[in-house]
Amino acid sequence: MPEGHSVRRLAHQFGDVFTGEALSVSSPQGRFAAGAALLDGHTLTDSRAHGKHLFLHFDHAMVLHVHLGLYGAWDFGGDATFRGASSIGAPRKVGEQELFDDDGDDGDYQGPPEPRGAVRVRLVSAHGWADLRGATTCAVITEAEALAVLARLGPDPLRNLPGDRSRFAAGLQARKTPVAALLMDQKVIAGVGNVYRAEVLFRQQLDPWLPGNALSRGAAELLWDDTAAVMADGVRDGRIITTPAVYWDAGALLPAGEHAHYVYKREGLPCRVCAGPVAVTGLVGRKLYWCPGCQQDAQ
DNA sequence: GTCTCATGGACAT
DNA sequence: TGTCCCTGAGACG
Repeated sequence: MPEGHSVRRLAHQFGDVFTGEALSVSSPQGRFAAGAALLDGHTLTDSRAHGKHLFLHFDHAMVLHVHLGLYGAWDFGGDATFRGASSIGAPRKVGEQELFDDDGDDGDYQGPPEPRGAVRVRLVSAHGWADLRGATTCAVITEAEALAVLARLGPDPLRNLPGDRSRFAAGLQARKTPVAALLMDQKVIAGVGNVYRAEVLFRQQLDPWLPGNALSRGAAELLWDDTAAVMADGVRDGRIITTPAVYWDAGALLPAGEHAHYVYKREGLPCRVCAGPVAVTGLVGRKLYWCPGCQQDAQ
C-alpha cells in the first residue's frame, strides 16, 4: 500500500484538481452505488490526509472517507487544465507505486474512459476524473464521524504539530511491545507502513525487538524526527527512498540497481553498511526486514 | 488458466 | 494469533 506519504500526495492532488468543483460521483462497479448517490452533484470543499486515511469533504457536510489498504489505488486523467493543476502529474496511478500513463492524449480529452476493472468510485469534474479501486475503506460519513476516526489515530509525522513528538515518545515508552510492532500501530504513529518501519529502524540502528519502554526519551525523539524527515522526502519524491545519494548509481534518480532501501525486500543480500546478510522475520503477521549485524549485535 | 503475494486492518478467538 | 476482506501483477503451468 501507499504509506502515509502517498496519501498526503493524494490529498494535495484532490485539492489541486477538484476542490471547488461540483463532482459527478458514481460507482461503475456498483458496490458503492448508495454512497455515490449521497455525494453526486456536490462540491468538494476540502481534502485532508491523516496517516493512511484520506478525507474528502463536500459542501453538504458529508465526507468521503477512503483507506486504500493493501491494494487500493486511485488513478486520474483529464484535459490540459486538469493536468496543469495537478501536483503529481496526470494521468497518474497512485497505489502501491506511482505510475505515469503515457498513452494519454493531452490534445483531445473526450471525458473519462470506459471504466476498466472494478472501479469502486469515479469522480468526474468538468476537466478530469479520478477512479478508485480496491480500497479497504470507502464510506460516506459525517464530519463528526470523521473527527472520531481522527481521534483514534496517533500523531502523523507529516503534520508534525507541536506536541506530536512528545506524544509519540510517550506512546512508545508506555509499552513493552517491540518497537517494530509499535511503529506499525496507527494509534502510536499514523502513516508508517511496513517499508518505512523497516527502513527507519535500520537508519536509527535500533533492534526491532527492543521493548518500547526500553528506549530512552532521546532515542524515541530521534526516531520520530527521522521518520518525519524521510516521509517528507517521500511526499516530495512520490516514492520511498531512504538511502542517501551515495548509494545510487551515478546519474539520474535511482536507475538500474534500485538502491532505494537499506533492508526492505533485501533479505540475504549484503547490508550496505556492515556487509552482513539482511534478514527477514515474521512479526505480528508481517515481514520484518532488518540487519542483525547493525541492529542487534551492535547494541 | 491458476496460484501466490503485496507498502492493511478489522474482527473473532 | 488466526481469518477474512479488497484487487491486480507476476510467476508458474
